[in-house]
Amino acid sequence: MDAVFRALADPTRREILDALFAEDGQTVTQLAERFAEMTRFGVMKHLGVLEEAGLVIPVRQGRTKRLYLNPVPIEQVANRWISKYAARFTSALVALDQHITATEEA
Amino acid sequence: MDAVFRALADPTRREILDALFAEDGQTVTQLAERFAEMTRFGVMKHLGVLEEAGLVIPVRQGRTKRLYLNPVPIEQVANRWISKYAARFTSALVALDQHITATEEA
DNA sequence: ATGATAGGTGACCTATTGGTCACATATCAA
DNA sequence: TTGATATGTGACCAATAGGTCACCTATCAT
Repeated sequence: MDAVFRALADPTRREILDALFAEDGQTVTQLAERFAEMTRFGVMKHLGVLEEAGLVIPVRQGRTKRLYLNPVPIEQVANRWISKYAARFTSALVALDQHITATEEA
Repeated sequence: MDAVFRALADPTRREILDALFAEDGQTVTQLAERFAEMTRFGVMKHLGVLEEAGLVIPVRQGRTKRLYLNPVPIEQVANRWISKYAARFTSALVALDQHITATEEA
């Protein structure tokens, strides 16, 4: 799960995920073209990080490689880590609401 | 939101959040004692990153500083970013289920 | 006032990371 | 087979990040 957090830390990598979300199964070259501010090699390095985190699944097809988004690790992070804090968020909201209500009554 | 992702990328920082989750309002020294593998300065740098991301709220009290967990940015990341992929996860499960069902029927 | 305690700052070092490039490999089309 | 296309690798570089330390400031207790 550490790899997932680290992979998500970079804005370019999140953009890559977004691009795959919009159109799944793009090739490396297709993706690289979307990131004109960077060379193909930069994009490939980011893809390597994303693949290592299991967020992107590569499928070789002849001389091309299609990249597929895998949302499962994100879902796991959400369930095993984020949900814990989200619960606290909810209780914080409840506490705030109670505070406001109490203040209004006073 | 970029700051939040970057802050969450480091395992030590996630541990700090966990420590505050377990006991909110700890002081810098208290926290530093929990991370014996690191000096107080290392912990303070991490705290700086967490504060900048709004994940930790500092409250000065005399010569001590109490750190409070703020789950709101995490909740925002969950809602504005993760939920999008979680939805795809669900649809992927549905697709998988349909595939299995279809295979079983064949 | 004075010492002890809690925290802060800036310089500094090292390892990692983001990024590029030259070059190599594999596949396809003619 | 030969040239073009798609991707891969390793060296390399600059910037950033994690971490430590010497030193400083502010507050508290006596």
